[in-house]
Amino acid sequence: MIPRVKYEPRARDGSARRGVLHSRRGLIDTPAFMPVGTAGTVKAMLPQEVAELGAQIILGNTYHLSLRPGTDLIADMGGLHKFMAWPGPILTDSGGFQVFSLAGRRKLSEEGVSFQSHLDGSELFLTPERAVQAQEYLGSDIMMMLDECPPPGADHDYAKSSLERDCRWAKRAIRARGEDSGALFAIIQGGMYKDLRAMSAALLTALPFDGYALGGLSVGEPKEATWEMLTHTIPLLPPDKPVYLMGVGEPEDLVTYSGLGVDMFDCVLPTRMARNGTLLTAMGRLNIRNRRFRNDPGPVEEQCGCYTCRTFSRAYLRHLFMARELLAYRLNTIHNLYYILKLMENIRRAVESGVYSEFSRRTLYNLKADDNE
RNA sequence: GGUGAGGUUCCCGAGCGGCCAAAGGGAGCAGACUGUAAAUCUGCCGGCAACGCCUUCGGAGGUUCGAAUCCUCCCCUCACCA
Repeated sequence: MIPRVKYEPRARDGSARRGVLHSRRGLIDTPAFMPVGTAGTVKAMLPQEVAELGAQIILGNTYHLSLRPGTDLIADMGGLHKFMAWPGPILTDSGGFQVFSLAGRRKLSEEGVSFQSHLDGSELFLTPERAVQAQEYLGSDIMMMLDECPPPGADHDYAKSSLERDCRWAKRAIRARGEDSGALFAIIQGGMYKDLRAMSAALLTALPFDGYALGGLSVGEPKEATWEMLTHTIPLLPPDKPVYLMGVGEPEDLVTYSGLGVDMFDCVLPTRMARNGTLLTAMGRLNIRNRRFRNDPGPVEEQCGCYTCRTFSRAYLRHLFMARELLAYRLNTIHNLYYILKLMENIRRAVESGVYSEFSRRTLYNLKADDNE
C-alpha cells in the first residue's frame, strides 16, 4: 500500500523530533499544532487568516459535518476544502471523540456507533466503514479510524475489550478505504493502563496505517497518568510514521509532549478559550474580563507580534468582550492561535538547535509564573 | 383640579402578616474550559467580630407577639379625564 503521507525526519534532540510531514495538499512542519475547525470553520476566523497565523493543517469532524450539512452535500459541493475555502491539508476526526463527549446520546455495538443527533434527535449510525466513507466524501487528507474514546475512569476489563474492538474496527477501516483516499491513521487506546496501551500499539502497528494517534488522553485524567501513558507508548511506535496526540493541549502540554516525540497536536483550547475570554500568554493565562484590565492601555502581551497585540489595548479588548461584540471573539482567537502556533515554531527551532531541554525548562517556568500584573 | 395605578436590595421585576436579606432576570465580580452539543458553563452578588447579629422594601407615625406586606398622614412618579 502506498503511504498517503510521508514523514521526513529533520532533527532530533533527546526524544523530541523535528520533521516534515508530506501530505497530498502540502507540507506540515512538525511538531505541529492543528487548529480545530469542527463544523467546517475555525470559529471566528477566515481560512486565510488561519494560514497566515502559521497553521498548515486544520481539523474537521465527521460526526458534526455528517449531521449538518451532510457529507454527501459537501461532496457535491466539491469537497470540504473547496466548500470552506481551505486549500491546505485537512485532518478529519472520525466521530470517536463524540462517542465520549456525547456518551449519553449514543449506543455502541460491535457493528458501530448509533448516535442520536444532538440537533434533532435523528439517528446517525457510524461504522468503521461509514466513517471512512464520510471522510472520503469530505476529501480528508488524513482520516482517523473510528474508535471509542473511553472515559478516563474506565476499568481494565472495559478498556481492554474497548481496545480490542477498536482493533477489529481498525481492520475494517483499512479494508474500507478507497484507492485514492487520504491517509488513514490508527488510534491507540487502552485507558490508563500501560499494558493495554502496549497491547493496542502492538495490534495497530501491525496494520498498514499511515500514522499513529494516541487517543483517550487529556480527557480529565491527572497529568502524571497522561505522561506515563505517553512515555510508555511512544517508543513502541514505528519511528518512520507520524505520532499524533489527540486533543492536546495546553501550552505546557505542547512543550512537554513534543519532548516525548509527539509530532502532531490538535486542541479546541486556544479557540474556545478565546471565545470565553481567556488569553494565552508566555506568563500564563489572562482573563480579559477581569476588572483590572478596565483601563489598561497596554497590549495583551508586550512582546507578542499578533495583529491583536500590535493594534489594541487590553482595555479595548475587555470592552469588546463585555459588550459581547463579535470582534472580541475574532481578536481573541487571533491572539491565541498566534500564540500557540508561535510556540510550536519555537519548539521546532529549539529541537533543530539542540536546545530543547533548556527551552522547555524556561518556557514551563514562565508559564507557571502565571503572573499577569 | 379629578380619577386610577404605582414607588422593593446597582437596574428591571416578583412578593402582599411569620417559612423574607426578600423569587426571577439583567448588570457586576471571580472561576472553569484539552480529537468543540461551548460567543458555553459554574460560583458569588446588603453589612459584619458571619451556624448568629445588624441595616434594608419612598418618608413619618401606628396596629400586631411579629409588617416589604394592614391602617393614617405626607412626598414622589405614571396613565387617563378636565
